Amino acid sequence: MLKFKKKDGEAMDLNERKKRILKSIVDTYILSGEPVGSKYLSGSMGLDISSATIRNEMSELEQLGFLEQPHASAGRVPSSMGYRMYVENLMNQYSLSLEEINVLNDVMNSRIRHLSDVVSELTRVLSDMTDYTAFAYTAKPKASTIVRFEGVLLSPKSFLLVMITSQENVKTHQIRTDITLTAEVLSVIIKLLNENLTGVNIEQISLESIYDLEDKFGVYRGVLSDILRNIVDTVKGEYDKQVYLDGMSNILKYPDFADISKTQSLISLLEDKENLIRMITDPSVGHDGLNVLIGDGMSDQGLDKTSCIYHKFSIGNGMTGVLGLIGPKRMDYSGVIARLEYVVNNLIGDERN
Amino acid sequence: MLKFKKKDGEAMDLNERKKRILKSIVDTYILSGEPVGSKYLSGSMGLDISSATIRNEMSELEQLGFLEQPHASAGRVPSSMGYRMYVENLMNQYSLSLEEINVLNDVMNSRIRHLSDVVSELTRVLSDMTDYTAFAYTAKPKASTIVRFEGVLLSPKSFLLVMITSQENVKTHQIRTDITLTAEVLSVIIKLLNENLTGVNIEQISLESIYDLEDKFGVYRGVLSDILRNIVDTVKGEYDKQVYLDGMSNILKYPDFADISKTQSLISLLEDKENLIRMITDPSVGHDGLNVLIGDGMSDQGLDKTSCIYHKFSIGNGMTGVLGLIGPKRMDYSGVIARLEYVVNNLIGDERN
DNA sequence: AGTTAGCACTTGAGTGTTGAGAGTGCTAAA
DNA sequence: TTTAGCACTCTCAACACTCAAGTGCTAACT
Repeated sequence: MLKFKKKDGEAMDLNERKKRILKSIVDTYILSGEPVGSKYLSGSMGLDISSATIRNEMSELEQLGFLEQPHASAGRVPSSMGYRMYVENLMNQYSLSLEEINVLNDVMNSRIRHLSDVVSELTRVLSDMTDYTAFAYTAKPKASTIVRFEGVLLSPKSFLLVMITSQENVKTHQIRTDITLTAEVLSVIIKLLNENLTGVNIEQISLESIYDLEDKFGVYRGVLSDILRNIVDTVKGEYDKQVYLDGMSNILKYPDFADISKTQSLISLLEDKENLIRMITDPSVGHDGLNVLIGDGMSDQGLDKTSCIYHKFSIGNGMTGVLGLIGPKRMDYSGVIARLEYVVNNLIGDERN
Repeated sequence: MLKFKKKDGEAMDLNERKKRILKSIVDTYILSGEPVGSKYLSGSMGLDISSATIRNEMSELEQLGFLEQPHASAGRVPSSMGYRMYVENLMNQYSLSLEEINVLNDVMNSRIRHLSDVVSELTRVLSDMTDYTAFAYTAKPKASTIVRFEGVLLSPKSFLLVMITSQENVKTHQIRTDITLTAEVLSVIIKLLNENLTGVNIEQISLESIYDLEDKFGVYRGVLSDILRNIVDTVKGEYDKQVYLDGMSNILKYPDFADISKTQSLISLLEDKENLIRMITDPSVGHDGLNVLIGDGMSDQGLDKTSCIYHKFSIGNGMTGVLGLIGPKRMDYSGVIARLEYVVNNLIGDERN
């Protein structure tokens, strides 16, 4: 079901007991945030093994790279590799509660016009539900050309420019004019637009062709610059991009982020939308579908204490996106993954714009 | 120039020296964040008075309520009242640098279509420029009725509904239909809309009148519910509200907010947009124009360590709004006020939507 | 061979204690 | 009215000390 890089081939041959111990350690550490000791484990696990045996096993698990010791007299803490093993092979699958399903369905089925609003609301709800910071990114391919122009007369000095794009999309904009408009004048302008500017790629519009256009428009040339600017806005760039971020304050809830200066740089990193887009869309990180980054891959900045679980998706109407959560390394992987998968699976069929 | 509640009538008769001392204390405390001692003052102030004299003056200033002592052997810190006195009467006026003016002008004069985008960009720039958290709120009166409907045929199964509202605004929406559309069919539908739904107040639409409408629409009744929903969206509610928030991570830069749990609740308070709107639009707090809240008025929540400087504005086209900054009580009042006033004064003439 | 009890060892966290430093208030002299 | 001087208060950093938690290792047990 989940795919991860299997760079720990030899790790798979952990015996049953080691697995159980590792799972217990990660489970309790996720809950408590404090290093887990052998004594506690021998008491809490269903299995009755003495603390001494557990110590031996733990020491081996540490040598294998699954555990770390903050300092000599502390308990053990999972390493990134330990978390990875846990996520891949050990953790229980979380089942969403009925209430959670209802909340998520409510958002996804709500009669909201735009899909991007649904995504925005989902980041809010997910961050709320998980107590982590949620982010989302959507990219909708822009039209490359305009297929047809229409105009609606609004007043003698303004009309609504309607641009029907190659993506079956419609963009409109109010245009004010210096000349006095009548239905006839407007239809001439629209006709001129349709004759000269449909199907044109933005790169094809040269200074020369603009002069040419101005000639053709004659007395109506006054509206041309405004219209051209709107065409460029509609057609320029490959994607309409959007970033959503919610629940930043959640990060501060975890003692893992008690170091305020590091946390400050983490938050300012997230807050910078340009930068967030760059990080999310970095092609060298992650593949389609569900990704789990555990501390790694982002160690250069303040992100080495964080994990990031995100799900790339693409929807019928051409929109692609990412929905994810950021939290401490000891985050509730199981719960987050279950909720993310539920949401994305139910989002894929969506036909909204 | 600035107006404040003058509940400190007697405070005005501070002698020149006391004023100078108070000003120096606030100035240095804003810079350093550490309690200011008499010795430092006697050395740093242009005036040469002995530390003992300053001590006497400080002790009186404390009795008058302008200063506070964190503990017996620490220096003095301005009280809220001290800050207020400082803002009202003592501080130097900050002049914006040419560079700052350029940056702000760039944003305000940029060829951005919507005014709300300008406001959004301004919060980003202001938080960046001041290193505090910036917020903004805009409210644009919605149309109360629709004056005219128009339609543009997009495909045999869809058309663009154009609604021209009582506010000289235009809203459009793509409507998909079950029936096959022709230019004639569409014009019939639009005609029906114009005959029955222009000028109607939303409250006037009863279940009964909807039945009536369905009768009138006959075979075209299928599109009616979708259209009605769009009308309601366009006309419902008094305002289109928007909240902007930027530079939250800046808060963490100040040692004043080292207490992570209090800061957490502060940030989550700001992050909750509903709540932020409520706070900003609370009619019992603040008046038109520039407001300076110093710790007070928001003591119930984690806001007692913060100050908030904001400027209400209303623009020619009916939009009203608020632009403000939140920071520690020892914030750079002079700089923030100067920048806010500059921005708002230049925004008022704006005619964009 | 694997497991476990026991014990020595390590370490961090918490607690007093102490001294230095900063700042004050007060007093007496200028 | 101002100021120098001094006693006093309080915080903070450093240090020593104890305590508890947890480990690793060894020897005995099954």
